[in-house]
Amino acid sequence: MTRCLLIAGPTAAGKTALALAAAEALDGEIINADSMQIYAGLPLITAQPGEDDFARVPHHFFGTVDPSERWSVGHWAEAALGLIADIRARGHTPVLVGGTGLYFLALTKGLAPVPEIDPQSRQRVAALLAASGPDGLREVAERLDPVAAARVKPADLQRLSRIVEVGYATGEALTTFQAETRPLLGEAEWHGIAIEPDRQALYDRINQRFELMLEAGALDEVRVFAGRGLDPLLPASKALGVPPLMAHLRGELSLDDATSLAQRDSRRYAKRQLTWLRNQNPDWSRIHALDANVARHELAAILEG
RNA sequence: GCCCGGGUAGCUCAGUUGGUAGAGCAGCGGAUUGAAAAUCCGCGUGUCGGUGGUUCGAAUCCGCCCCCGGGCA
Repeated sequence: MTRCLLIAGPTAAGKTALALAAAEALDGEIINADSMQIYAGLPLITAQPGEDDFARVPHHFFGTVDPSERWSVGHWAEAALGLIADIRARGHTPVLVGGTGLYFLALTKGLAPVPEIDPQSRQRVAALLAASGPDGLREVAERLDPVAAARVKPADLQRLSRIVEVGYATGEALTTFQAETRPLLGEAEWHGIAIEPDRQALYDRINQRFELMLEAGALDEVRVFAGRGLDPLLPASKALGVPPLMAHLRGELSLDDATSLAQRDSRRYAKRQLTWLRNQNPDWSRIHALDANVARHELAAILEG
C-alpha cells in the first residue's frame, strides 16, 4: 500500500507548487487539506490551484462546497478518507496538501467520535449565551464537563460552546469522547512534510501575493460573494481578506487600508501556522526553501531518504 | 556658513520641577480535536544620536561633534 504524502505549511509558502511536483514524481493525486479552499466562489482570495494545475494532476476537493454551508473537520476527514481509499484503489499516491493543521491532526491522531450535533442543541447554546452571558455559559460547561472546562480559557466562547453543545446533544462529556480518539491513518501509512520558511521572506511574499490577488480580480470575486448576502459568521465569510474587502465595498475602508489589514491578518495567520507546525508536528520532515526550484530539490532528497 | 526645530522600541510619538523610560500600531511566544484562514492566552522587544562634563543620580542641565528637516545667506 502506498504511503500518503502530507504536505503542510503556512500560507503563501508554495504548497501548491510543491504538491504538484510531488504528485508528478509519485504518480499521485492531490487532495485539498485546507479549510477555506474547499469553498466555491473564492478561488482567488483563497489561493486555490488554477486550471493549469488541474490539467496536470488530478485534484480533489477544491472549490466543491457552497460557501453557504458550514463545513468542518469531521466532514473533511470523512471525505478525505474516502478519497484516499479511491486513489489507492487506482494504484496512485494520495498527496494531501493544505494549511489546516487540525485537518492533518484528525488523520494522524484521530478525531473524537462525537456524533453530529442536532440544530436544537446548537440553538440552546446560543440562547444560553444570549441569556446568561459568558459567565453563564462557563458555569454550564463546568457542570457538563469539568475536565474540559478547566482546560479552556474563560474567554474562549467557541470552545466553551462546544463543550455545552456536546453535553446537550449527547448527555455525555466531551472529554469522554476525546478519550476514545484513534488515528484514522496508521503511522506507517503516511509521511508528513512541513514547509518552514524564513519568516521575513514569507511575510514579504504574503504582502506581495495579496497585491497579485487584487490585480487578478479578487475584489470582483468578493463583490460577487458579498452579493449573496451570506451570514458573516459562516466560515467562508471569514476567509482571510474577505472581511476587509467587504468593508471596502461598503465604503468603510479605503482599498489601501483594506489591503494593509488583509496582509496583516495573513501574516498573523502564517505565524499561528508556524507555531502549530513547530509544536504539533516537530517530527515531520522539513523544507525551508521558498524558491520553488530549491524546494523541489529538498523534496526530492526527502522522498529518496 | 549662520539661525531655528528635531534625533527615545521596527514605525508614529509621549516623557511632568533630574530618580536608569511608556502608549498606539507593527512584532514575538504559546494553546489548539467537529467554526481551525476559527477561537483564545501571554510578552515592551530600548547603547533615550555620539562623546565629555555638572550631579549621590542625566532621556531630562551644560560643552563639543554627527545626522535629518525648515529658514537666512
